Amino acid sequence: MSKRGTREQIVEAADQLFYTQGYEHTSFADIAKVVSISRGNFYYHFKTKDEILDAVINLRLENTQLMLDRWEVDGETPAERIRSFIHILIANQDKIKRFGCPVGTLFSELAKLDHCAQTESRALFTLFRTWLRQQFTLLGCEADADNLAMHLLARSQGVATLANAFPNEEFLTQEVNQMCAWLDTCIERAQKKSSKRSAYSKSSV
Amino acid sequence: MSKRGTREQIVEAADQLFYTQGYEHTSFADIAKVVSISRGNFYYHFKTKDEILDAVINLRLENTQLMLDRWEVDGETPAERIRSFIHILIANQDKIKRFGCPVGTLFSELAKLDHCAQTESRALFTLFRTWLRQQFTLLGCEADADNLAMHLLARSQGVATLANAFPNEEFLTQEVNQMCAWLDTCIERAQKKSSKRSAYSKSSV
DNA sequence: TCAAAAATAGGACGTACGTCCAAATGATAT
DNA sequence: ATATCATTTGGACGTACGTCCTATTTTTGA
Repeated sequence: MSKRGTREQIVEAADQLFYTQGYEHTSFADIAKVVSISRGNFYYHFKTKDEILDAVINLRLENTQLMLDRWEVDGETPAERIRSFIHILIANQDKIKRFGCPVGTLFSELAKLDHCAQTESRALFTLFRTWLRQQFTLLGCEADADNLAMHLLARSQGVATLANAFPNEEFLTQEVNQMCAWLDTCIERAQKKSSKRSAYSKSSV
Repeated sequence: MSKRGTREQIVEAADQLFYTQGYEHTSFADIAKVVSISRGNFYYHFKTKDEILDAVINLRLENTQLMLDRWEVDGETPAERIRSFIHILIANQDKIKRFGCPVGTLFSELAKLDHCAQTESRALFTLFRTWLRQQFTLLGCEADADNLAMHLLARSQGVATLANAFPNEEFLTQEVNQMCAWLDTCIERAQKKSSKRSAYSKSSV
């Protein structure tokens, strides 16, 4: 192992390049240049380009899971955790305005290439979806937790796409605020429902 | 001119292939095969691949404008016209589930390629945006017509992206219904405001 | 210290692509 | 009928890419 592992460096460089340039448009030479290794060395670590893509997707899955776990620890309430999700748009807005959402744009590209890694790429969406669904369930929206999760995912995707198309506007911030406001209405609805339920069983706190 | 013009056939074939396979992943040979012409003939009509992309974007701009004009004629109220926009998601759902939104995915790809035609590709978004803004203005939402237009555009984009990722679900239909419901609240708000205004000036009808 | 294994370098090979061209064919007008 | 122009053909050219191989260097372990 050299400095931090050549393989890791390759995957991380590929991760960035796939995001900023697209999968197909990124060549072995591009990645090799970033990592400062020969093109041949590449073949020692990865037999095909598809293998790199697999590794990149797995890296993203791991990192995403870590991020979700962190939110789980840091956020005291499910609402706060969902807000963490919404605020990635703010935190990553510079990159999003330049390259869109890494999850959505990768999936779109693979869908057009009819690439076999589509399934794994979709898993990135599913990771967020499942996590959000759980948060909405904890919030008291069991009934349509999955719908709410998909709705929020879709909103984020749309905002990322349009922020990419119109980067020089305050659109992104406005939409984030609207999503937070929407979340608040979800919370209210859930609280009403739960207080109604508890009125039938026990007295509320 | 042969049957319907070779040039037109090329542009239409390229239009479809750019949508279903992506711009970069579509080769001259792919297009030539569809139109049944030699690869050389290509060069007679278009010097470079970029020229074809330009022609394709212009074709899409024309067709989009035609569609908007048709909605303008067919829809009696601005609300009805905006609903026409929302319902493209239903009308084109098969293709959207397989290839995403043609506007959004093309722009995403060109953004990653850092392609000079980004600007023209963005014009497709702008066409919808301006038209929607006008409809919201007619609806009585002058103040934030542009924000509402962008919001609806973003929602559509997000729905298209997620419908592409999860095609085997009734998600798309549900979201379309929600968008229509959201539109209804916009209408209500506009009517309240206008009735309040008319109370100050004249008696209402 | 030295043999075995891991890692790296650099280049070869075939293919596909965008580009370009010269020749052939088809259409048009006098 | 023939000269002129538009259209089409098939292939050449250079480049870039993914893939693959062998030789060399570096690391490892007994």
